[in-house]
Amino acid sequence: MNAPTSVIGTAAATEANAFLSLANGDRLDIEAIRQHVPVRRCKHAAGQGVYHAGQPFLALYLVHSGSYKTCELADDGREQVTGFRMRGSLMGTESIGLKNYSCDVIALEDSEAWELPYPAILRACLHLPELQAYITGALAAEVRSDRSWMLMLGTLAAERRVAAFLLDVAARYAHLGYSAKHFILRMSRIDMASFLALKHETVSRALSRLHDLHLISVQRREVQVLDVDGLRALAGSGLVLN
Amino acid sequence: MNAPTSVIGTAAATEANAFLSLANGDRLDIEAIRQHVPVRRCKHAAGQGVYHAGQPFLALYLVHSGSYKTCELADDGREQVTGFRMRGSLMGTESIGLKNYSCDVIALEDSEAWELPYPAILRACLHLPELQAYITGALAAEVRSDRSWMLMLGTLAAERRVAAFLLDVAARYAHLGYSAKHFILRMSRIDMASFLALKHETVSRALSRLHDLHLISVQRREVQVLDVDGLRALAGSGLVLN
DNA sequence: CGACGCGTTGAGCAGACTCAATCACAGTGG
DNA sequence: CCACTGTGATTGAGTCTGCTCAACGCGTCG
Repeated sequence: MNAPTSVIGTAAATEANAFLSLANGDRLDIEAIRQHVPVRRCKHAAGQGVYHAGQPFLALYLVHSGSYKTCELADDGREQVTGFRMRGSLMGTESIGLKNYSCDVIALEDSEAWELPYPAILRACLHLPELQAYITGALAAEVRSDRSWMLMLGTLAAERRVAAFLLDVAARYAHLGYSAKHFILRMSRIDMASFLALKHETVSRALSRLHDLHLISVQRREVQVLDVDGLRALAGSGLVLN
Repeated sequence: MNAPTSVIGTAAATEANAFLSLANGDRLDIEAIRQHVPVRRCKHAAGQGVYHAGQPFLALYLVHSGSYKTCELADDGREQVTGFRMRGSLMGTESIGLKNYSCDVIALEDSEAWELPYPAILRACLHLPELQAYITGALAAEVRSDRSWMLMLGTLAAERRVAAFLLDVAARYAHLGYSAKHFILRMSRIDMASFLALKHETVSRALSRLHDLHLISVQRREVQVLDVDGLRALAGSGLVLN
């Protein structure tokens, strides 16, 4: 009924069922879970928070459409974007075992996430052993992904970091069935810079440089990948997906 | 019979039972697990590997004594220390859901880890629901810890990173019952530098600087914390423990 | 004892940051 | 409809932190 499929990575198979996508490519259909867990669909406007650090931990959230960022923040006001989430990603798992959420999640655009109350999930795990395995696996994959970004941040110069980031975004779009060669970045330069541990001016310059090298074409948030191999050579290939 | 308790943080309550220490301070006694899981005690010489990326994922390892580092490595040879493990830490969880381990674990000194075969753990989870919860909680805590280091790496200058690192080490020693004011760093400057995304010369200079500021006293690997509050002020306080 | 690994320190350099100006675009209101 | 405004992105100039290269000291182990 809505969203005529636009050229480049917009709203996503909007009315298809959501799924839980695992690192190894497995997808756990949410319908099985829905039998045990009451799901509430939550819409978020761009900039709106899903949950904030300190709020009581009550539910996990499955991204259905749009995109989100997760932010870590320190007492003294320092702030860091630690990840970007797209359709199929389960948010809130990092707070399992705590009374309160440990980080912030904010919508980058108008988005929708499905709220899965945690107590109900725990009960459902008793009936659905694969759900328990799924959550454990998702957490492990998150650790691996974070560590592979730590490797990237610790070993690559600014320009290479940006290249690696673009390849990651491209791979994620491809995984969702969108073009890996032509897409719109959903986050601001500031968010990108924070995630990459750089300043936004540096990210901007790096993108311009990659453009000048004919590896990509970039205009504001629209990116076209012109030379994947060139990008890979810069980024040092390997990167674990979410 | 062995290890006369030395001045500063050596071998640890060597013959006491191991335990699984959780983020919230909970400790799960390993005796309960031992009834279901065959435990093999593995000694590792300094520099020896526990497991390597690519090897089949067969077991988790619980640090009993000594210390280990976890290393992420890229195809092109880039390498990054992603964490240091001490008594009570469960290693290998990041590889859950994979056929092969995703990273390397290497002993920093002569150490011992207890091998817990993963299939047996999975079976034990059916009898011990708190074990399942424990593993999930440990994974979530790992994610939070990694993210809090990402925050640190993304927002603090070299000297502040080193201060934050020392405070973390101190807190971990304190948590194990050792002195938080006087301890021996078990890792080389190179490993510290890799973890902190710096060069070893920079770490060395930072330590010397903290020494000159009378915040610490340092001679090679021996560290005394002289001014905790001063260090905290530099590091910006907050840091999530493992 | 000599060799090697590890740690410290110095000098010079460069990549990323800071500060600042300009441009592009979306949204608002006259 | 278009001027006005605010946010986000780009680009430039100059600075500084952390890196590179190199020398040297200390301690350990063969």
